[in-house]
Amino acid sequence: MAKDDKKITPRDQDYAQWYLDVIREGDLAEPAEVVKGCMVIKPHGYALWEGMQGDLDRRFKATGHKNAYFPLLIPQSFIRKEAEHVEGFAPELAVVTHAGGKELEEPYVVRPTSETIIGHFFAKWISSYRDLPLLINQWANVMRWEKRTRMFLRTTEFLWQEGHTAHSTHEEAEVETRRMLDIYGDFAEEIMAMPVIKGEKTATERFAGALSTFSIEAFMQNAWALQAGTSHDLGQNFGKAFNVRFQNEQGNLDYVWQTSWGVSTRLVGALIMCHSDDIGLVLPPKLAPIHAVVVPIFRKAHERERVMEACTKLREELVAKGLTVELDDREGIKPGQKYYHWEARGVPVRVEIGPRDLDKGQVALKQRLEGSEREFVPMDQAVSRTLALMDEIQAEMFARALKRREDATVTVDSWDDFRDIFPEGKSKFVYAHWCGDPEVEKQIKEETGGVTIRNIPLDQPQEPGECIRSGRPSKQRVLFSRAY
RNA sequence: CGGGGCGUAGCGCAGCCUGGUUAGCGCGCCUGCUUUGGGAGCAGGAUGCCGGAGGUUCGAAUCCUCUCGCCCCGACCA
Repeated sequence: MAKDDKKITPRDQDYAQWYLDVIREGDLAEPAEVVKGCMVIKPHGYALWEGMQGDLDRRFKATGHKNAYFPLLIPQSFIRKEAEHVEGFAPELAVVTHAGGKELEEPYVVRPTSETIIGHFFAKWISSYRDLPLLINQWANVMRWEKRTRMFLRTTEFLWQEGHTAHSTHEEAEVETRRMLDIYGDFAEEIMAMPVIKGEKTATERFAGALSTFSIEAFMQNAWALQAGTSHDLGQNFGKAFNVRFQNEQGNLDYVWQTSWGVSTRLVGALIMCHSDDIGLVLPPKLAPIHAVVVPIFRKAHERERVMEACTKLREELVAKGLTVELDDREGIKPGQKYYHWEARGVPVRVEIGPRDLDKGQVALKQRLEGSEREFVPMDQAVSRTLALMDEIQAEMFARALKRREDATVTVDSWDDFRDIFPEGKSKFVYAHWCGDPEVEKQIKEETGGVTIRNIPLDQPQEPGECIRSGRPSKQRVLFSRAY
């Protein structure tokens, strides 16, 4: 195939098309075609989600949470019990009105999130302060009839986990809200190699029915932000709506303080847009379903024999060390094509073994990272070097992602400068002062064609200043960006 | 939901305006031989309810109506 026949549109040419190309060539997913706004997650893509699930699940359990499962269908009346919650979700509900050949007396909604039905059961399960805290997590699918969908980032049906906890004091619920935010932040940075900014959402962007909402915001390569995880302090709103009461140590009845928190298959989209390049997917070793691929190279039959023997042996040694390794022994395909095949799928390390290498007692190792060169290592160090590369690549991916973000992060103090950063579709991470008025926030969004406050970063110094738009006093800078 | 674009082979597309034999091209796929250190070559071959349903017509991928879905830009959101 000619060079100009590239299957992946370069990022700087058309970022949205690049994203779709990477998903297709990476064999991650495809549109469901026959079901609006839904997608089929293919094995390679689903493996990424499984990797995320596995690590997060361990972290949840290590902090005392237990998994449970609640029904997919929720009585419509439940959604209505919490005023803001209805208002927030009503437009995007899918409703089941018929079942068993009859019209239902009360329709069910397909869960958009489970606060309400879990609230109902919490009310049954909780009666004493001794029942608290109650720390529940659910791995599930949910459905939100969004106006516009994008693969992984916003599909009608998506997979997620939703944590739901009940506490006897607000303080304890606040600690829980922040603890889970930290877990999300650690996971994103340690496992996904994706730096994030933790902060509190403004009232405008708050979860429907929450007292406060926190998020981790990730930087995508087009300098847009992506909300990658949220944690909500629900106060007593759902406790009151579902009458979840407990008797405290003094014998008085009180409503529980609840939290909820979640991440979704959107993280797969985040992973793609954070790291991948014009060749295709780039995966951090800690999530890569395949850590290394061994590509044999030979011409003659006798070469084939000794090359395959060496490849098989190395593969076995790597597998014994806990890596998942593919040996690409497909016949009739040239090595170059195999390289592209595995690069598009994001395999972190490629091992090449040919007759010349065997003669020299070496193997060739190639990292998936952009700009990396082949390195030749002695055969007896192939395993240790490959293992070491896993850690090196993981760290390098984080470092590069962080650098990309920092290179696109600015502090701005004048409205003119601010506007200049955001011409049509352009973006950066901008730290600027904001007076706290939702009207001003809305005004900024309208005047810039979509720039929003991503969050109020937690680790920002309290530094007084003047609002970028209104000029009124501000306590600290907030993070502005275009966002998915 | 508003604006724009698009559904033709597994993928990417041409053909449609101006209706007319058997619907094409590239890649991929199958067979054989030659190949294999960055997307191999030659020869043969398979694959299409032209997104779906109506209509106009002697005749529809092509014209008309409706519908389903996808993509992009907005408003809504994980």
